[in-house]
Amino acid sequence: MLDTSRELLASGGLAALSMREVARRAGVTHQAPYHHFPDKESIVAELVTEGFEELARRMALANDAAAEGGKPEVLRRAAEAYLGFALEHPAVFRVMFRPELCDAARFPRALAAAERARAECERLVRIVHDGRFSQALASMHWAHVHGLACLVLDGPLGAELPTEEARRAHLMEASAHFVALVV
Amino acid sequence: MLDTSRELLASGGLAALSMREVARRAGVTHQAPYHHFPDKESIVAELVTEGFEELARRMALANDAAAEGGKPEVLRRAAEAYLGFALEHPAVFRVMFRPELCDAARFPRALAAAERARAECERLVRIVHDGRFSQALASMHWAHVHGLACLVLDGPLGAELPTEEARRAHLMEASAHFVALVV
DNA sequence: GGTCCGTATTGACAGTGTCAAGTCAATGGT
DNA sequence: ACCATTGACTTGACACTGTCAATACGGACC
Repeated sequence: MLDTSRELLASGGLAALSMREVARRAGVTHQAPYHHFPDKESIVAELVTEGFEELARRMALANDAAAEGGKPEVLRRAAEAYLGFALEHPAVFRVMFRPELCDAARFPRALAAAERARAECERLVRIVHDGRFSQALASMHWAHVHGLACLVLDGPLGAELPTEEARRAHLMEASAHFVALVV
Repeated sequence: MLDTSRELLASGGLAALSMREVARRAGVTHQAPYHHFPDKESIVAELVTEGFEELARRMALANDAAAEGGKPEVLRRAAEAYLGFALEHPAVFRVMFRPELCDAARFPRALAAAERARAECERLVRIVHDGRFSQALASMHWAHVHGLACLVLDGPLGAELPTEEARRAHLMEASAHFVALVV
């Protein structure tokens, strides 16, 4: 059922994800899904939660590269992790950053998962800036990758970079400029 | 009518912006708006167009400061322009970067306005990098401000910075870090 | 065997965007 | 002066959505 929801989300965005279509694809009546999820928001929240968990996992892996590769490698891998997730799961990524779709008070798991991703970002800041940390610094780093992801998914870059390969290459090139400035 | 739409958008997001509610507020029947806009998408497209025009205008003003203030001042003002717009018109800003809401082929004016904003970004790159230009460099700069705007509007930063004053301060601090790296 | 519970169904309601016709007043040409 | 046209509006319908309510079935447990 979550898989069906993910497919719908991926195919036609949030507009295409409807309780009734999920039921249709499962071959049951329009009310059946309500016995597994109390409402539509709960489905979205579950997808968001899993999305943040996967994102945090990838970011953690990138940070773990600090031991061997040093600061530039950590930055490169972190960008690759974030942008890779956004490019591979664009629909989920978009929904993850629309908080009105997933009330934090109702779905603490989603918030916790987002917090885990954020913690990885803070870990990166400490690694790259020799233990120094400030919220503004963390914002700068997060904004860099997040902005790139947004621009390529929904901004002007998306229209003129048709293949995923071209997108990935452009993003990594832009990110390399940033990395060169930081280290 | 566009004003009403903007109010609805600002109050409750896209979900609150409905043709029928616009009609209700205008004191007419639910079909009346269709004689001024062929469909809902057209209203959204108009708001998006005006949004990009205003954004481009602000960015142009920031770039014009090159003569007097020099590179750091241009970067500072550009960030202030972009983030200021996002903070003052959050609902419009969000809609501007959801291309599925406003088909570019149907609404060339919206696309042209977005292109104008982009041109200002490219102008900034040339100013700051001594005439050198690459798309990757432009993406890096745009991603910086855009990412900050997204994070404070819909990301983790938004929840813990309640007042607009606090948000603006935090964003300008994060941006200052970036500016220091660039120049 | 009877009871309960999880799953499914049918039927309804309000709200949405939108199509199709019809009303009505002002306008402009002959 | 008359008539046609046009533009703004209305009424009424349709399909679609999320969701509530009541009902039915089938297996698990006492």
